[in-house]
Amino acid sequence: MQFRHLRYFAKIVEAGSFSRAAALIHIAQPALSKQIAELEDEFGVTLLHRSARGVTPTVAGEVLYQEALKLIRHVDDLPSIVRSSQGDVQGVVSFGMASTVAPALTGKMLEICRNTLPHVTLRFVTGDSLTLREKVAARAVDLAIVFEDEPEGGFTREVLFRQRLYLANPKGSKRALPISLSEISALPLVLPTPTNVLRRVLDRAFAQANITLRPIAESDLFDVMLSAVETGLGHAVMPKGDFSDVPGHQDIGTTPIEPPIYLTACLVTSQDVPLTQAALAVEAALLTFIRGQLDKTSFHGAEWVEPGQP
Amino acid sequence: MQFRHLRYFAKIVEAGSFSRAAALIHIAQPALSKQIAELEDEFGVTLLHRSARGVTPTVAGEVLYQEALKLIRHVDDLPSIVRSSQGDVQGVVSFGMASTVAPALTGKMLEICRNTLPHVTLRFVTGDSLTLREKVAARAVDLAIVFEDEPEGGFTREVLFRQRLYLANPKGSKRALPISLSEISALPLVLPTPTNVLRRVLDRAFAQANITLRPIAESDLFDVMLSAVETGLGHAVMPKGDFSDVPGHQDIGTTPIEPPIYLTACLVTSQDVPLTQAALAVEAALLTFIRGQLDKTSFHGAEWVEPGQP
DNA sequence: TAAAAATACTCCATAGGTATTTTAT
DNA sequence: ATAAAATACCTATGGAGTATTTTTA
Repeated sequence: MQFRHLRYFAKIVEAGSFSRAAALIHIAQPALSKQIAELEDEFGVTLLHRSARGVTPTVAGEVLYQEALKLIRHVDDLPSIVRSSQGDVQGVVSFGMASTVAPALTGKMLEICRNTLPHVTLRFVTGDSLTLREKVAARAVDLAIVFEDEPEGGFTREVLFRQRLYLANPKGSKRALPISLSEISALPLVLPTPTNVLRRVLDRAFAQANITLRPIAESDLFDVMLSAVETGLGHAVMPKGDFSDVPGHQDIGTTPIEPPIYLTACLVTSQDVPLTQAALAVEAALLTFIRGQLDKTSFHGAEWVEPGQP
Repeated sequence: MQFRHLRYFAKIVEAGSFSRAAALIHIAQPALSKQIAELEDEFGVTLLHRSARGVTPTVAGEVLYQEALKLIRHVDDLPSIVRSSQGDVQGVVSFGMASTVAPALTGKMLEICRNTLPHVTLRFVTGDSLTLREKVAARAVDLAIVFEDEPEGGFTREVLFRQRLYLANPKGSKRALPISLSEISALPLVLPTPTNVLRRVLDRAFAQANITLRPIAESDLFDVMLSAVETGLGHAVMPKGDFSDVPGHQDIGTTPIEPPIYLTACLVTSQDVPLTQAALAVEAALLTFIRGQLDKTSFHGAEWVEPGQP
C-alpha cells in the first residue's frame, strides 16, 4: 500500500473515470488500471463499478475514498507541521499530571525539556484527573496525563498505559500477598471524594461484588491521603504500586488487589484549539519518552498499551 | 513523500540508530541513509541528530515521529475499515438534518441509499441544529447536518459549506435589492427562540451594529416561521436563499442581507463511539454526494468549502 | 459500435545491495 | 581506534509508457 494508490484512487473517484483521471494526473490510463487493481487485490474488495461511461465507487470504495481524503490531507499538512517546529521553539507549556504519576515523571520531563527545548518553560500542574481534564478543556493546561474511567468528548487522547490499583499500607503493616475486595472493605479506608475517577471505579467494583464501602475519611488530595496512611490511621487505594519515589512517603507499602482493578492513563489535549508549536514539541517529546526510553520497571502495575486507537 | 519514508523514519527513531533499524527491517543501512536524506531534503529540516553511537530525533523529528505514527496506524487500519463495509451492509441509520437543508437533500439521499445501500434503512430526523447535535451526542442520531456557530467538543465534524442568511418575505412583497440590518430591524420579524444557533448569530450581528431586535414572535419550528411569513404577518431570517423546493411554501421570496451573515453547515458525528458499518457507508455516500455530484446551484447563497481541517 | 477499461509488452527510474570512505568519540 | 553514518556505484524491481484487446451500454 502506497500513498500513490490512495492519491490515484481519490482522483479517479473525483473524475468519475480512469481516463479522465489519467488526463488530470498526466499519466497513462493503463497505469491507473494497474494501481487500482493492486489496491483491490490488497483489500480483496471491489472498489469501483466499471461501466461503459466511467466508474462509480462501490460502498467499500466510498468508505476508502473518505479515509483516503483524510490521509491525503494529513500527509499534505506534514511539511507545515514539521517546519513549524523548526528553529527556536519557545514559550510556556502547561503540563498537567495526575498526582500519582507526577513523582515518577516530573524530573525526567524537566530534564528532557532542558535538553531538547531550551527555550520552552514547562509549567507543571498536578491535581486529580477530573480537574485536570477540565483545565485542559478550559485551555488553562495544554496537555495532561490523567486517569480516565469513561472517556468524555472534546479531547484528543493517547492511551498510555493501564495502571493497576494497589492498597497503600502504613509502614510496618507489611503484606506481600494480594488482598481481596472483601478484606479491603473491612479495613479503615481513606478514599478520594465521590467525584474522583479512582473513587468511581472503586465504587463500581465494590458494588459489583455486593460490598458496601465505608471510608473513614475522604479527600481529593493525594498528599492528605498519603499522610493519613503514613500516620497509620488507615489504608488507601492508589493507582500506584510503589511509593519509593514520593518524597516523604518512601516507606508506604503496597499490596496488589485481587482481582485486579485498572485505571487507564491517557495523554489528553483539547480537541477544539490546536496546540502551540511549543506544546506540540513537548507532546512529541513526552510521547517519545514514555513510549521509548522510559524505564517501565519503575511503574509497578502498569501495563503498557501500544499505540492504537484511543 | 512516500509511506516508506515514514515507516523507515519511525523505525529508526525507535531503534535509535540507522544500522539497528536496518537490521530490524532487513534492509541495508545505506538505503535508510538515503531515504532519510530525502525526507530531510523534502522538509528542509534536520530530523535526526547523528552521533557516533546512533541517532536521536531533533525537535522537528519528534513531531514528525508522532505524526508518522498516527498516519501509519491509520493506514494499517484501512484494510479492516474497507473490508468491514464489504458485503451486505445493513441496518438502520439515523440521519439528522437542520430543517432548512432537509428539503434540498432528503430526496437525493433517499435515492442514493436505495441504489447503493439497498439493505440500509434511513431514518430521517429534522430539527434545529442544537437539538440535533444533542441527539448525536446521545447517540439517538448517528450523523447530522447542522449549522454551527461555535463548534463544541465531543464531535467529529466535516465542514460542508457556509450558508448566507436571507430575509424571507411574504409572496408579493418582492424586492431584489439587498437589505441592510437597520432596515430589517424595522420590519415585523418572526425569529427562532434565543437558544437557536441562527438566533444567536443574528443577535450578535445586530448587537455589533448597535441595533435592538424586537421580534413579533418566536418559534423553534421552521414550519411555524414559514407559515407566519406565508400569511403575511411578518418576515423571517433564514439560512436559505430559495424556497421553491419547500412544499407549501414555494412562493416565499428571499432578499439577500447586506453585509452578508453566514452560518457554517457541518456534518457531525459523535466522537466517542465509532459508527456502525451502515452509518459509515451512509456518511461516505453523503460526503461523496455533497462534495461531488450535488448540483450546487440549487443551494442559493452557499459557499462550498473544500475539505480541510474542521 | 463507440467509449472506456483491461492486457501485453517494453523501458527506465529508483529502491536497495555491496564496497568503501568519512566522521565523531 | 572503533562504531556508526555517508558516499559511490551497481543491480533489479516495479511504475509508467505504447499498442492492442476486451467489455458493456
